[in-house]
Amino acid sequence: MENTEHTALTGKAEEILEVAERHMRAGGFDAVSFRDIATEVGIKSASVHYHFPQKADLGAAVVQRYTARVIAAVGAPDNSDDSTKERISRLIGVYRSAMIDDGLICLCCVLGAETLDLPDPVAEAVSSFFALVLKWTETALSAPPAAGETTTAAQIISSLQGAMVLSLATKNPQHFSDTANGILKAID
Amino acid sequence: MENTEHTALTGKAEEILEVAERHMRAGGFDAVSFRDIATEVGIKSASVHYHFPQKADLGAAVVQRYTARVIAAVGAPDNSDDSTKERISRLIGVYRSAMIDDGLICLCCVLGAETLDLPDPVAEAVSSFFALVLKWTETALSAPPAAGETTTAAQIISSLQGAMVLSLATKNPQHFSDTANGILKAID
DNA sequence: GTCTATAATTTGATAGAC
DNA sequence: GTCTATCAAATTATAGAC
Repeated sequence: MENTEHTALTGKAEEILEVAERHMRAGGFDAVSFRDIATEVGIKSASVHYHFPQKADLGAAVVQRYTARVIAAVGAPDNSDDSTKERISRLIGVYRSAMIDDGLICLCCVLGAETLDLPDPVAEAVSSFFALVLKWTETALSAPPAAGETTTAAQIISSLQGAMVLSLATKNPQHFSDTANGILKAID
Repeated sequence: MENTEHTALTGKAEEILEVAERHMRAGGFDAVSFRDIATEVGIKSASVHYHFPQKADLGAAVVQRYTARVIAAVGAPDNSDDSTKERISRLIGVYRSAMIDDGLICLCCVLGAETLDLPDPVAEAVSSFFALVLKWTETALSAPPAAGETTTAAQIISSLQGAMVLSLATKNPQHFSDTANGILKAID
């Protein structure tokens, strides 16, 4: 059986998606080119087109792969073994380690900010990502429901996404920590 | 005296900046081209280069102009005539009307998300924007200081920036309203 | 300030051989 | 599945006339 870690590269298609994601998270959809990807992967740009005919296909695949990885990383939102606070801490941890380990912010934050210029299939994939993450967070907040819970899923996701942008742009990770602490403080 | 409204266009340079900002807010730094701007303004691309030799010059100028306009729009953060809540409401209102009127999110949110791929002068201008807005918000929160105030400037700015991305990507402005309400609820 | 003209490079994409 | 070869279009940028 192959390595099932998220760093596993079982084929060229997977390598392409990994390289494309890194560039998209750094500079947006237009920051990736077929030639750059091909060079990094060690093939030619025509071969990248074989796996993903149009750039929109590549973009949508990158987002879908990213979505599955994030959802897997945050785990079950309704496991009664952990408290609401533990679940939200896990969500925060996923984003924190992404920033620290890769030095990159959320893919769908970068792409979501340029939604108006995205090919439809990519914009739809980004929208689906947020719908899933919002649903996860709603469930995490409500099972079991905390006593005087007033924080909403939208508030938590908004805070985390914005905090990544703020920390990246000002080169100050403290803003992320500060925001994360505020989220946890408001729970329970 | 010329019209001093933010819609005033006193010269070609100003027109160029206005068109460039609109495109950058929709799709990021790479979404603007000298040719597209020139066509919209009614001149040729070489003439755009006369006003802004390099694309980095254009980008930095767009961000600086945007920064000045936002700071002017939110007004004084330390006017004792209004409460902390009124000042933060004004900040929220600036972003809300930008989304509703123009259908665009904050320029520095879009550019901040792609900081790693931005020319240095542009990245620095974006960083300065956030530094100024954070300072404004800190002042707005502390003069006069509310009794049990625990919300920080970073939390407020993060929430607002992220809420715009979330609302845009999901086409659901309710997420912005929800987040804005949460911010105001946490004050005083 | 704006133009014409053009250079140099990069881009997404395709056809067809192997 | 990858390659060579190629294309048409778009990009930033400059030189020099008006």
